Amino acid sequence: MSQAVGHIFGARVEGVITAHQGVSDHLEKILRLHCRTIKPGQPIIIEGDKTNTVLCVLSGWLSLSKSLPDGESQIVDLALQGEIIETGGPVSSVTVEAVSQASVALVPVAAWDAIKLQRPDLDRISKAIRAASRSRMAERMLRLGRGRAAMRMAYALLELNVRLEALGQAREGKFHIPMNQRILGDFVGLSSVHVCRTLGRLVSDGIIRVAGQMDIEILDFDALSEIAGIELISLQREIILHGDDMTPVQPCAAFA
Amino acid sequence: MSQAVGHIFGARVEGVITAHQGVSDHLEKILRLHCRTIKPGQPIIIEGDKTNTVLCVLSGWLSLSKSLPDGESQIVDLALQGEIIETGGPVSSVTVEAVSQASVALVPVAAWDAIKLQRPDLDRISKAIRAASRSRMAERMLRLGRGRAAMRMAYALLELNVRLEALGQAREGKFHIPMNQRILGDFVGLSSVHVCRTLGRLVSDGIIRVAGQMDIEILDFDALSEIAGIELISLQREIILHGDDMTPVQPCAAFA
DNA sequence: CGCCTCCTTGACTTTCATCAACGACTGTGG
DNA sequence: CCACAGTCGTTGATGAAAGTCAAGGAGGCG
Repeated sequence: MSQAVGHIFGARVEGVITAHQGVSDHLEKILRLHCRTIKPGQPIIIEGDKTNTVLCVLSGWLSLSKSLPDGESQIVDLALQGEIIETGGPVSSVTVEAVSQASVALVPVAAWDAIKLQRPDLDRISKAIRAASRSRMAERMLRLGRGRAAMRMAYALLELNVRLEALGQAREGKFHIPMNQRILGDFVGLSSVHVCRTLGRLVSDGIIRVAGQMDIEILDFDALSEIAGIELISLQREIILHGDDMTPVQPCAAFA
Repeated sequence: MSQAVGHIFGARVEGVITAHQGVSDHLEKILRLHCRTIKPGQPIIIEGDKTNTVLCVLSGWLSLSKSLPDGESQIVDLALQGEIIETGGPVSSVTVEAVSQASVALVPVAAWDAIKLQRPDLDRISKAIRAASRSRMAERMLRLGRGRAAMRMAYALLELNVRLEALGQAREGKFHIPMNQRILGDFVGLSSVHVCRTLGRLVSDGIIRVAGQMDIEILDFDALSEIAGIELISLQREIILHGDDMTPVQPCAAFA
């Protein structure tokens, strides 16, 4: 965290609002102040914890997950760079943990509210982030309830590609997933063995390419979209930040 | 809709805030003005529609669902009496339709914003409603991804019981579900045939009783909670309205 | 070198969807 | 009043999809 955090948070925040220099510095200062580096697999908030902090993901991936008594767990959403996690109530309903190496600002709600007074825009932004998250969750729920393994996997890959592209972390269908197959299974609702087979089939069908752990390349977007049961364009509209109250979306679109 | 709507909306809204008489009347007036009666199965918003209205459920059940190209659909959440549905962006990511006979206020966002100026409490309330909805979705996602049919069903029944109890529409584990088994299947992510079998097993194990279409009675809460993989108490805390910003929760608890 | 984690593959089992047939119930129109 | 169609729940038979178990191999690291 030696570099400025403003631009990291930027793709979301700076792009959307016209930042007053002084105010921006204040946000920057707060984020820096509460910034922590988290190692892969390290939990930040455990399901059921009392929480009074707001999380801002400055870099890396966080997972929001829930577990059953028998230990099986399901990732409910992934929070990428620039996202804000506000646990809705006094008690968190999910476990938040780092999927990759991540730097996260853990801002006490009091401080967060203070910033919001200076930048009412933050409210609109975090509202848009929540709406996008909700859309993604709905999309994934649909496929958990009604889709087969290939559909879940195809959707997950497309979702990640779209989101990472918006952050400049994917290009021409190539991106990196900092998860092993077991964790990816927790995301798509499959056993690690079946993740392996499902990916294998997509590879041997020439739809994607996979290297190491895990560099993905989408070779055939049309085929993958078809399997996922979604149109790429509508996915972008739905999953990337939007909101009726976020009129100047252009700066965001610049990343698409 | 001949009776006052204030008390209908009340379990949520009135209970939490101390209503100024005049202001309350204004909310009442707006809700009344935009109120519509919806027949079971009738859609209100279709996935992909442009929307600029806020929905307030005055009575009945609404479903928020999504569909795959092949026509299979999944109910992502149910909105009961007193809930507020704000589609996050300019385009709705879900289809909203009536599950039972329902009366719904379709309030244009402009009017809604106007009310909020008079009652800033509404923001906190709708925030709490969204948080509860998100918790429920996470809980259901976990079971869609990782649970077997019995677990999904058991959870659904417990969730509905808890929510309806808070509205005074369930008592001693007895409540009514205004859905047939196909629609219930869309909710829990099972085929209608398997809904039938799963319910049948719960009945023959003496855990629940089912009459007609569909009156439920939960006979053995412990067994059902065990199957659902959840503790009843934590479910109540999680699913019913809460929020750090909703300090005076007592009036809500009065319904529990 | 040896341990550890993770991917891969095969064999087997479980769960659930699907297909199909039947019966109960409801409402309709003759 | 009765035939009729339509919807819905129920049940059995069958098959496909995915989980589980197990073993082997590749790579990374102390």
